[in-house]
Amino acid sequence: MVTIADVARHAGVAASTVSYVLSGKRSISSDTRDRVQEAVRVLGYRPNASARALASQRSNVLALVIPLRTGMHVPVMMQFATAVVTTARRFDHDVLLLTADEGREGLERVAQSSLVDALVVMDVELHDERVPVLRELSMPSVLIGFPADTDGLTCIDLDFVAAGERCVDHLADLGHRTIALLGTPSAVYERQTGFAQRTLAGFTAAADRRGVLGVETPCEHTFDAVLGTVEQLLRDHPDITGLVVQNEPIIGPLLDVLRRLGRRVPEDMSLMAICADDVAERQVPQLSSVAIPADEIGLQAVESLITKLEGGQVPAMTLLRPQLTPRASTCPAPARH
Amino acid sequence: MVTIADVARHAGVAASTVSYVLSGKRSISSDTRDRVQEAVRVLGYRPNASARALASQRSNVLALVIPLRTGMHVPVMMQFATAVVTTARRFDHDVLLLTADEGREGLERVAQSSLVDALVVMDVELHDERVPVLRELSMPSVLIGFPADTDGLTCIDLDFVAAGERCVDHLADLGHRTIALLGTPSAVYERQTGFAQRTLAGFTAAADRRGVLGVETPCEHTFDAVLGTVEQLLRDHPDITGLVVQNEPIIGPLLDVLRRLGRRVPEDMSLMAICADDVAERQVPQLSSVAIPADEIGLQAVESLITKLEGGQVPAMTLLRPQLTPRASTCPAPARH
DNA sequence: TTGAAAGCGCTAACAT
DNA sequence: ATGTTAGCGCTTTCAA
Repeated sequence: MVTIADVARHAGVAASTVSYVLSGKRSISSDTRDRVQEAVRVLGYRPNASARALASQRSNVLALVIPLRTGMHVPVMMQFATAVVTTARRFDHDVLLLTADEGREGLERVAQSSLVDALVVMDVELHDERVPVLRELSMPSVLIGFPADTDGLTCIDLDFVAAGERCVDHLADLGHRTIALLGTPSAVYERQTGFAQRTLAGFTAAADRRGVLGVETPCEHTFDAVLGTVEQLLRDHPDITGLVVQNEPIIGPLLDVLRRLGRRVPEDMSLMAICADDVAERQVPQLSSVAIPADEIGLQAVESLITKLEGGQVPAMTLLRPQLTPRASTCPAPARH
Repeated sequence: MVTIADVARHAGVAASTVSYVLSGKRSISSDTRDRVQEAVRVLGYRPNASARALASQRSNVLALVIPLRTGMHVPVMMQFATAVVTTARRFDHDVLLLTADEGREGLERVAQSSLVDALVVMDVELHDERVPVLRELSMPSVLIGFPADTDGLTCIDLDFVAAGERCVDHLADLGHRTIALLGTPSAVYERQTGFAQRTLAGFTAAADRRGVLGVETPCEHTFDAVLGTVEQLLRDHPDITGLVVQNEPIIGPLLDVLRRLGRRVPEDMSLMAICADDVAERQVPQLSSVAIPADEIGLQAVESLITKLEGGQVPAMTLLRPQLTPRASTCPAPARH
């Protein structure tokens, strides 16, 4: 193994000088810098991460806590994770992967052992057992999602209330008077995961405000569940002409079910999705949608964390404005009988 | 921060004794052990990961390199990742997440800086630029997938050749004489990712052996691509009564397309999938399938790595036997006209 | 069965 | 502008 002492010897300088050349934390004559950099190159020197972390009290590693639970949509999570890793690397940090089932103990372990410098926690529930741990940890963290009590936390997420509202407004603008929200599996609501509830709140509020009838129902991921749920919905509310779906994996089956039931999209039934843009664009017809900007959220989460690590201030709450893209799946409501 | 010295003082022993109690590397009187453990508990001591890594030359961290490329099926990757993290934790290791686009340099960085002790590399291509790096690294690694030259490597994967064969055998046993393989997007073949080619090899070999006509085609992920591909296939080979699909995201659209084209599954068209069991079971009808045992592969990969780290021997090549489960989507071939 | 002490490779205060 | 040196917190040899 090549150490900093080897480099120092090769360049004819002190080890500290090598360190300073590498960190740029003090000015170095260009002659010295060149010799050191040449030595680094020739010897193939890489600073030892543990030694550096021990001496500097910084591991340059962020923890990413990802959920592995029922009802979560995997591709969106991967998009988050990718954005987090990519952004972390831009700031010369690495990412340690924790699964949510490590729970409180997992957070305490990586934080208290100084394995990581900061934490990104995904899929936060309204009453999340990990939130008190994060408060006590005295280590920077960013939550993706909002718990009930956000005191002392930094949270970032799509503004799902606004997302729900915008879907309703879009459909109401098109003249739809009865619309339904086809939501996540009931387990997600029961877990009190904020995003599902917040979308529902926005949906309901906007329906009230616009004077349209808004009904909502959870929906499981199987084809039969989709079929049963939609049939039930149309039986209870035959006037439904607009559907909002916040449940990525059922989008395909849902289109299929509507076809089977003889409802053309969009002529008989306008359909909006809250999902990643590429998913919306891949469907036939392409779906009008509110995008889930996983890349942007992951990026902002890491940027906030880095700012905090450098002693800077970041907004406690960041709600990203939803972006609605009308596509082929929504059109003016059919004339009423 | 609580250090080992604090614990030693509290317990009235030397720091080294605390270390030995924690590691179990030498025998300790039960009296001493109790006092130390009590002190650890009372003070809430956690060993500092960097200090431990620096002194012991072991970070207890594994790198997991995941692909982020076109044509990869995300849920399967997440299943791998989850299995790797879960298994790593069982052996008291953590997992650092690297994206494949860090390439050679990324591997060298984490290995040469001693950030990690070993590497799990997913989605290996036949001629992968990272393979020579792994050979030179003198750090244990396990590849998930097989490159062309496996010399000096440890590789593990599903036996996709056998998977392709088993699908053909199952359909041939049912009397099908013309069958098609609906494969991954062409980008995956062009990248020479082993698994797609190996399935194809098994498919072709078994078709020859069984004297059935086996045709194959790649297929992109959009609905239109599926429709176009299947239409073309049926135009070129009207006698096809059996379909094998190795392309998880198109399974839903494919069922839909077959329905549109008036081909009932399984009465007119038997359908087999190479995919995770839960995906096969979620379809209507449930699909006969060869499972991709991501959990098992991830688990074995980590177990091999741990064995290597402890100086043990592991098999260079591990091919997991495919498991075929007949379900509702395959039945005897219709009588020929 | 336990303790003392020498590092592990680096950073950063303190000197010059 | 650069060098000297004292740690960072732990593991492990060497001694007893």
